[in-house]
Formats: sequence, C-alpha cells, structure tokens
Amino acid sequence: MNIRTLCLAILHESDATGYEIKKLSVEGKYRYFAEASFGSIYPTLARLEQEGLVTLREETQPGKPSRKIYSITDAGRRALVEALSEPPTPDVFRSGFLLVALCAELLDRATIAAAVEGRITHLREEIGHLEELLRSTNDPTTHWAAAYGIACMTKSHEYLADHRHEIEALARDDGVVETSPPAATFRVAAT
Amino acid sequence: MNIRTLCLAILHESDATGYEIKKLSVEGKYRYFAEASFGSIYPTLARLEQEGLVTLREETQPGKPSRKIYSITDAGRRALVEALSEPPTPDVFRSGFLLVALCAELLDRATIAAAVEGRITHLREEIGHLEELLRSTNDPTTHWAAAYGIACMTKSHEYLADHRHEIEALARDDGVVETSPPAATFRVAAT
DNA sequence: TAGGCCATGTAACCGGTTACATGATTAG
DNA sequence: CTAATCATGTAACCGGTTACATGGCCTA
Repeated sequence: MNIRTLCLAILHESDATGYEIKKLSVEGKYRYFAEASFGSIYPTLARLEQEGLVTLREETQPGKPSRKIYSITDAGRRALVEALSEPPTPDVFRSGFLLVALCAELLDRATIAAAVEGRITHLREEIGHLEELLRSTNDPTTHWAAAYGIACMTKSHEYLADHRHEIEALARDDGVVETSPPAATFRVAAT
Repeated sequence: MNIRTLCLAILHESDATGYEIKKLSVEGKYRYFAEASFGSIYPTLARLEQEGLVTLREETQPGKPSRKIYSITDAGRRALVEALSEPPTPDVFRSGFLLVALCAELLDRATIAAAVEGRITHLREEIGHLEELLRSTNDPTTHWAAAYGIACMTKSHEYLADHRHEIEALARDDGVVETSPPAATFRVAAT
C-alpha cells in the first residue's frame, strides 16, 4: 500500500491536514496500511492536488501556523476505487520477534523473555486500541475491521501466554548455574 | 529486519549460496522476516565476506554455473547475537485486504468477495506450508514458531469464513440492477 | 524553562526493487 | 521448442525515512 492510496482513503472518510493524516497513519485506525512520515505525506498531498484528486483550503488561525485542509474530489474518489479494485497485494507480516524465537538456542533466557514480554505488551496495547475504536465508532466497516483485528490478536496473545515457557526453555543454557542458589542461603541464615 | 541479519540467521542454520538464501527468504521458513531479491542479497553477501562475518568456498560444477557457498564465522555468529539481542522492532502487519474492507461502501460486492476469497486462499496456503514445515522438521525452535503461526492464521481464517457475509453485505449497492435480466431473454427467444 | 504539541516543508540519504546481462541444463 | 531452474552479478531507479529549518502556544 503506497502513501498515495492511504491519503485518498483517509480523505475519503473526512477532510484532514497533512499533520492529521500522519497521526492517523501512525497511531490511528489507518496504521495497518502504511506508516507514513511528513517527508512522504506532504509531497504526496501536493502531487495529489496538482492532479486534481484533492482540493485544499487554507485556514489561517491567529497565533498558530496556518493549516491546509485537504478534501477529496470526485476524480480522487474514482482513483481510490480504481486502486482498491485491483486484487490487493497479499498481506504482509514481518516479525522481529519470530526471528528471535527461531534463533533461541543462540540467545540467553533473559533476552528471549524480554522479547516475549515486549510482544505480549504490544499485543495487549493493540487490542486495547482496537476495543476503544470499537466503542467509539458507528461506522460498520470500521467496526468489522476492528473486530477482526481483535479476534486475531487475542488468539495470538493467548497462544503466546500459554506457550512462552516452551520457547524460553530453548534458550542457550549457560545460565543454568543461576538456578542452584549461591551462597545467599547461608547469608540469610547468618543475618 | 534487514537483509544483513536475515543472511546471518540463514547461514547460522546451514551453509548456503545466494540463490538458496533468496529461495528461503521468499518461499521458505524465513519469509516472515524480510523479502529479499538478488539485487540485495548478492551485494550484502559480498560485504559480509569483506567484513569477515562469512567465508565462501567456490564450487565449480561442470555444465553449471559455479556456486559460491557461504558459511558463517564466529565473528558472524557474534554479530548475529548482537543484532538479535537488542529489543526487536515491533511486528509489522500490513494489509491490503483490510483497506478494501474499510472502504467497502465504495466498492461493489464482487470486488469485496474477490478480496475475501483471495485472503482466505492465501491463509489456507500459508497454513498448509507451515503444517508441512512442522511435519518435516525436528528443530524445536522451528516447531514452536510454526505452531504459533498456524494457531494465529487458523483463527484468522476461521473468523473470516464466519464473518465474510457481514463485510460483503456492506458493499455499495448499485449492482442490484443486474439481478433483473436484461433484453437478452427476448433475444434468446428470437434465435 | 524545558519539552511537547501544532503545523508545514525541503534535502540528503539509503535500503531495497526492477530490469538488464549471461548462459547451460532439464522438464514439459 | 519453450519455459523453468540453476546461478551470479550490475546499474538505474524509487519510495520512503531522517534530519534539518522555523516558530508560536501550552503544560509540567
């Protein structure tokens, strides 16, 4: 998914500034399509305007930088439909965590546990966001997409919680020494 | 995940040529980390060799182009561990399908149904590949990763199959005209 | 008063893809 | 006889990120 289509899709839902589009594509409900930065959004918006796919009105607000509010045009809506009509590129899943898991024998248990922990936290946050989205929207398509995401991520979270001990047990085992309590036992008795 | 780490991870498992690495990263079990092309793999391998992280032996086989078989070195293994030890970048999920779903009101039912169909087929294939991988490997980390993938994708598949009618029902409804047969009925009678 | 938020934009850079170049072998 | 597979590599290109430039307002 390129920035172009992303911008059109967002503007199809409602008018927005470049700044708002960036927020939506990083934190908002459009973050599953392409992660855009200012350096890509602003030039894209400018090109879209040249091509007549969007229009803009400038709003000068006293004491604040003026904002350019973009709106999609009919031509833009047509271009969006065209882009969405060709078979979507297969969904992409790229996991840094999974590579850590695959190389578990190379790493110590703490590193793996940290990676698992990070992934679990991330999933929990993501599910939280989607549940919030579900509560706050009336749009049926958003509702459907959010529910789908929640179902998948909940399963992922559940599986990880249930099976994390297995992958953690496969760590490079040179930390075994730590399982047998050191002199501490005696020290406790001594204090 | 960059091509560099990907190459090291693959070579950590076994020696390979650039050609083989490409296959593994596109079709094989390493396809969830980075999709690499020849244009990125060959230069990466050359650089890795210069840096002493891998070594290569050349094998001239009669009637076939000679192959350069790469092996990871101790330094390479250390570099890999280092790369894997820093907290993994959060998993990325990018869905062309989900954007189609979000924009369902813009599209006709057939387009959405095709997108759903494509996604279901893709999930089924993916699950099939992972099940095959599960059967054919003894490596416990591969086993764990494959089982995790199967669990997530099965849930995704199941949810889609159960709820596809909902999103398909949200399509732009101007295709209804097509349900009433056109003049063709008369033409058939005339012939 | 430091840092974060709003708001827009440019320029350098970079990781990666696409297309090209080459060529023998084998399967359909 | 064509297409795919094996096998390596280069050069042009491109989409996108990072860093830079600017600046006022608001909150901790």
